Amino acid sequence: MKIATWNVNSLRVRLPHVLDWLAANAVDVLCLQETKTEDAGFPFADLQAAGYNVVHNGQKTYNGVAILARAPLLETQRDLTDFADEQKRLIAATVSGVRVICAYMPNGSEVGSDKYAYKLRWLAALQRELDAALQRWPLLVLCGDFNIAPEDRDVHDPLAWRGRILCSDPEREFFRGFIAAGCRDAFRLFEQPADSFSWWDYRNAAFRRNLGLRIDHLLLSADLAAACRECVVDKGPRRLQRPSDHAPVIARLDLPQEDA
DNA sequence: ATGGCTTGAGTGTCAAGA
Repeated sequence: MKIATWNVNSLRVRLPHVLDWLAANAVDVLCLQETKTEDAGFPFADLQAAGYNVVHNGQKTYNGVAILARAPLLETQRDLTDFADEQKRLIAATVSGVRVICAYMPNGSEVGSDKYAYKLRWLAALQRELDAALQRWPLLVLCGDFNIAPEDRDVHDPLAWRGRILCSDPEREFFRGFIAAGCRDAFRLFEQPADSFSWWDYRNAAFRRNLGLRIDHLLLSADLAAACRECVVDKGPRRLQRPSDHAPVIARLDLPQEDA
């Protein structure tokens, strides 16, 4: 099973990139964040024509998450279980026996702001959700745009970013909590090039200069981590005209009996 | 450089992202 996560920053704008990418990359599951549309504007037909089943949890203008899968999507869940939230940031489903949780975690704006407090509350609720889900599904992936750079090596200029949004200690502590719950960071299961990132600011030629952050992640339960053979960032789509500011991250899993 | 782009909303020019 190949599973990928990609913050597309508006699916309506990025649909051609997503369709081209799916045609070139035979992934079994693709998790999308920032679709920025309600169901009415969501391109279900185009994605189904490309061979994917689709579930979406969307809203107007902001946020919005979706899971695409070649196999049936079962036991779909929308939103966090015990956190009242008008923002559509989470969707989960079971695919070929693997529980897939797709999340667009809050940005937080600025350390100490109201949005930062919301981010920390949201992450605490996700921690509870993850703990419960791991009890039920031994094969689990939590993936998406975490809006957390877990370590200094995930930041192009750690000194400049120290303590700031996406890098603050409380945010990183939540990321470590997800790991402590029994997950592994798929990307760090393997040797990786230095300065590997998944997001680059649109401004100031940040992509060309590789001034990025690694904030898009796939966390795998222990049993899934044991089956993971590769995890890479695909910078290709970031080079296209009108790109998303995020690149897709892909993990390849060797599952014992795959019925995709 | 507390924003150098980009998006959605909607027709002015914001809010929000990271």
